Amino acid sequence: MTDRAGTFDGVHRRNLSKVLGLVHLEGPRSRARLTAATGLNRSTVATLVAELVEAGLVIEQPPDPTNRVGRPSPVVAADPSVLAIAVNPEVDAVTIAAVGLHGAIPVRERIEVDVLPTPEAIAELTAATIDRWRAGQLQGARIVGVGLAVPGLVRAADGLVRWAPHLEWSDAPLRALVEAATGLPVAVGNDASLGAHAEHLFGAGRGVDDLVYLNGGASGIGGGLIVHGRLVGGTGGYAGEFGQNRPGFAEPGDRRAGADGVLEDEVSRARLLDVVGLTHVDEPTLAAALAESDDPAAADELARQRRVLAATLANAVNALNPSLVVLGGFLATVAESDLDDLARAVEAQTLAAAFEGVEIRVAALGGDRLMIGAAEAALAPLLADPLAAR
Amino acid sequence: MTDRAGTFDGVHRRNLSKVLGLVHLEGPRSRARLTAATGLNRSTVATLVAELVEAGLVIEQPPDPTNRVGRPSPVVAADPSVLAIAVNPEVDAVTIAAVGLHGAIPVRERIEVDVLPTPEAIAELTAATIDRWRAGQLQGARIVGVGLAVPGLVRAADGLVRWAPHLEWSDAPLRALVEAATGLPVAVGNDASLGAHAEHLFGAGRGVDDLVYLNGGASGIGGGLIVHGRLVGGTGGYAGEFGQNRPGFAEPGDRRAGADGVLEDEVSRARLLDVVGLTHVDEPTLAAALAESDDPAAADELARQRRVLAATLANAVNALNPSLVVLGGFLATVAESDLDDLARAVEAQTLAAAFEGVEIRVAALGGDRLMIGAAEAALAPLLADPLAAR
DNA sequence: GGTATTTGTTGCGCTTGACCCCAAATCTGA
DNA sequence: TCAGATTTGGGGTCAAGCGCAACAAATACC
Repeated sequence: MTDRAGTFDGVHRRNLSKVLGLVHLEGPRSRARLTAATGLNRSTVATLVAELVEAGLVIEQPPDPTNRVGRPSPVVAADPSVLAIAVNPEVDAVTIAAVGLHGAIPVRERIEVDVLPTPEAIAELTAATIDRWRAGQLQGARIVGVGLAVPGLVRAADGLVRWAPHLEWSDAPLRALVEAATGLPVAVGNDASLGAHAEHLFGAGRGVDDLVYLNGGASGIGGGLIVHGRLVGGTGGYAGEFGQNRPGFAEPGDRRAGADGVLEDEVSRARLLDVVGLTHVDEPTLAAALAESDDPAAADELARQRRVLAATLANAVNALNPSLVVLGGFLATVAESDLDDLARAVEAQTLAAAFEGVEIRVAALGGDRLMIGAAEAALAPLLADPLAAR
Repeated sequence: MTDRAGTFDGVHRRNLSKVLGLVHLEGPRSRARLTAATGLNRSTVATLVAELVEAGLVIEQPPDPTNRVGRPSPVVAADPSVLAIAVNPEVDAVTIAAVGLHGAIPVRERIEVDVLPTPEAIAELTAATIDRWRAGQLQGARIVGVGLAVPGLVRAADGLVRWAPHLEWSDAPLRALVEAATGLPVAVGNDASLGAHAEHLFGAGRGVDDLVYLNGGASGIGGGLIVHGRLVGGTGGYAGEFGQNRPGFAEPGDRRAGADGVLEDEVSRARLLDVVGLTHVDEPTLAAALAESDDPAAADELARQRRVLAATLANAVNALNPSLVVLGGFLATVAESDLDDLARAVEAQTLAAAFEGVEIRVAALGGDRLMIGAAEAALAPLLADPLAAR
């Protein structure tokens, strides 16, 4: 057990991690503000920042012209050349992006594919794209790792994709493949879990320590939990599969559409598309079509899905007493069709006290969510121990 | 912000806490084993232990006669005179016990009451009992705090009992009342949550970092979650109220008994008592009566409750991917009526991967569970910072 | 009874963050 | 325009805590 936690070295590392984490999460900050935020001594922060500059992880900029008394404090920012590569393989396309330690996304490509991508193809595509970028847009960049957001079950221990039904992968050793192809450290995670992480750090769940995130995709419903400010993985890393839950129905009006009763069969994008007679449209188009539709069946189906969603959320709220529920993907459309109604339905099925502090919001990060989440997973080792991963 | 986390003092405190926590949780241990467990240096552990001895929290005993080569190492044990008081108010009785830092329960009393106890009565009863014990059995003891396990919703921030339906309390400032009456630091928690904590630390969930605990009481079903090795409180501290969840029914055979569909209406001790025609018996008697009954209605009701319980557990397993599910109270009776059937029913309603590592067990601590959980809550500040709370 | 092994003990040195004092940079007000 | 106030960085010093190494003690094995 090389758990150097209780030692001096451990303190130093944790402090480095804390400072780097602050500039990463909160953006550029003056040294004075870092001192205040960390509770450390000025001189300590000075040496920590110097060390991070030395390691090429942060840069110090001339002080901002702040209209305040006193000596201006230099601004510490994440070094823009430090990048992680984020990859999101989907059925019809693979999205690859470079995400900076400072949060920006300098390059992003969506590569359409004709056939279902294999894990091997993803590894090769990722490696080729990185090589191309390194020769072009990302010259001089320092790529610290690759993060992949996969629509399927990912074993946390070794980045094995146990089952990705839509990609038709099973037991694919994705992490090993991409590591071999790129020579970089690789993190693999479930897309919805990484989305939850991203919303927690930079989106609608910013600063919230206990939240439930549910995302509605074309294929089904996934989710993620933040408890005590940390993403919940569970034993194998499969936590968050709310789509497979069976919500209970409180009132006769809460009716089933199908036979099975699993959430993602009841609350589904396909049913919404059906009811307005569309196929293959993006989310805003679907939302607009639903909003403009005069067909009572459309409003009815939205209401039905809201109530089933509410039952699931109520179960989660009773069990976890979060302070926030975040809904992404088409669940945002369902929720926004009548946010008050959804909240009331959840409230009706929860203990009063448990619902008290709960807010229901839609996700904030949009299309960058998975890129940010995947990059965050790739950056995690660096942030946890800035000097070890140099 | 007096967050001394990144400082030397913080390291020292954390190390003290780690050592004290080890002898508390794992029992008496040689200094050699403590050094191995903490990863610290021999000399460091020596000074830490000396400091804890000085503070009167641990004692050093002559080495155990171990048949191994080398110099024998003195055994470090929790000081038996350090105690916490645990209190569990119920409808018909109040249980009070003194629980040692070393885990033993030197005194325990169950005080029957004729009328529903009020919060004020609990405070006075607790203070009077402590005084009596201090003059008698607990002479020379050092009582570091009081922990109360309450069958109701407890606001974590201030120990306010928001709602305890069976005691008919609402918004009772229990922590303040007991603190005023005893002059001791007081912790208040939900009984089921504290039970989950106890099972996690000393019972069926020992060493398991992710578990779901459900307890069936006379009045309803409560629960608690351990995630990342920590008890989940949620924002307000109300997490774990699985009894109010509405499980979904997967098959036509999974049928409702009542109208509402809340778990604790469907899966209830009263229904089990009904079916064997008993009232007011203890758990072993009920379990025996159910096992011996020839009435097919009894087996049927047990099977029905198992399936509803399975649906709830399946939802929890999908969402949290725990490695263990612990069932206490009459839920243990329901589960043990056919543990395999329960496990199969859960498996049928979960994702294969999420269920993979899941084990279902019954609780292990029996009647001491709530006393241990409440005492643990009272001891928490001492364990977290051994020298601050002297 | 000698040797190997394990562990407590002691003293030293290194690392690290706190503290102090001074210098620098800016605002304020006369 | 200039002095005072205010805030912050920088360098030196200090103290605290842990690791390390050498030595001593206690046990088992041969």
